[in-house]
Amino acid sequence: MPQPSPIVLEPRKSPVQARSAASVEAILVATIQVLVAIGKDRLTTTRVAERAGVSVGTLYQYFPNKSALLQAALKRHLNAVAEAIEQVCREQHGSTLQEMAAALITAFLRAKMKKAKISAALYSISSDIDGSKIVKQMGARTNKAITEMLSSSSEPLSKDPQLVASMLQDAMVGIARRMIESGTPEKNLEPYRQELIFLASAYLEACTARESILAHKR
Amino acid sequence: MPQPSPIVLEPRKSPVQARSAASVEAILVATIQVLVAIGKDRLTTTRVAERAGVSVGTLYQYFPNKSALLQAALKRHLNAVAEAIEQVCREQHGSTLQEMAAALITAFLRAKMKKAKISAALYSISSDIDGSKIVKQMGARTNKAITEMLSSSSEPLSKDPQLVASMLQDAMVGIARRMIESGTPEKNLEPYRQELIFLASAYLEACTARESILAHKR
DNA sequence: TGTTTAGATGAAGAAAGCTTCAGTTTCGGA
DNA sequence: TCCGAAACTGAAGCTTTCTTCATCTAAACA
Repeated sequence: MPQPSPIVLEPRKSPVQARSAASVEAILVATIQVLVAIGKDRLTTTRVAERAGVSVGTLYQYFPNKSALLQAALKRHLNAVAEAIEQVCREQHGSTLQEMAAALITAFLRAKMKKAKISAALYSISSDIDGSKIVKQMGARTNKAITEMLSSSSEPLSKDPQLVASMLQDAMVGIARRMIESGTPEKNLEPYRQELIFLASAYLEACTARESILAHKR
Repeated sequence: MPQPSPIVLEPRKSPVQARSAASVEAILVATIQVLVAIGKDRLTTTRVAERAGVSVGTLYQYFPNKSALLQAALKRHLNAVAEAIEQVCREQHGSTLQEMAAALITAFLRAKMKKAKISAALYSISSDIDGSKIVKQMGARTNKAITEMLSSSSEPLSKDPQLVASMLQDAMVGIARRMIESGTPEKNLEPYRQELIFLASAYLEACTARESILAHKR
């Protein structure tokens, strides 16, 4: 009597021949397509297999269950976003804080909003699978990259860079999420992007002030 | 052949006698309890009814389907948070921007984090029901309150108050959500609360500057 | 060319939970 | 006290989708 299906993540079988690798790829792509097209409630493993041009049996040869399939799809997407972030963070090594903020925010929003539909669809499944774990991991990765970037600036921060990185990250994510979930049209992005940069700039600016309390103005 | 269950929200029957009102209340409370206790995957209408001390039939007398039940529970919770926000916003009418930021953030985090478990549980279902619609509504309500508060300050903002309110709100929500989903323990909240206030203060400060570009420092 | 292994297939078993409804109990007014 | 309406009950029907596995096909290899 095999246990129901606790938290099995690993692929069942590793592709050896070329065609099987193609199957896995097709299945993963199809998963996203089906998700975006008809939503998570009507996504079935059979439908995904159909769309991928394989049979359900084949799907189950590489993914132990539906959950693992969705997890894999989520990982794939978040990985792409994380890599985009890591890249800008590398590129902006040694820049001014202002430049960093602008570059980071622009890259993040671009990566997220370019695939807004996919992001929205993936948000919707992340609570069905153990999504928060995956999201958390990626968040940590991104946080590290941002922290390192911030630390490389010639302008010294008067605060723990990791805390600062978290704030920026959370604010970015919060805004992006709201826009994605409320279906903000692409043409309306620009004001928010600029304002987010403005906010980040003001914050980072304040973080370089000798007095970290920012009590009085002018 | 009745359609599956499109988007029925309204209660089936309005309580007339006292006992039925009590049932509705008990069911709603039980829904949250079950949700927090065993998670959304194992929440069944039967279990909720059991916990509420009524039969499933009774549950279905007031909620047309499971989705409506969960929606009602979500609404209830968000409503409480929105009211907390609206109250501070009223209280801070005419205050300085700094005071507003501190009061708003403190109230918001308190309302959210006091019931962190419930919030987390509700996040997990909001994608199953049409949660984003409800969240959006409450967001709009809160946005209005914050906008009005900001507008009442003697310090004039050099920007659209509603945009500023959105940014603050999104940043707050983003940070709170990350903390809730990552299970940040209560004792670690304080640094984030303070830093969020710091961020908001810096941002609002910058928004009062005549030049809204904030190009050079010191 | 014959054999072995990897890969693919898809009908059907099995589980699970939502929702109904015919029948019973309680309430409140006449 | 009696009666109609409001509430309540919970067993069972119904639907849906996941997952398996016996069988078949294609590829690699000798």
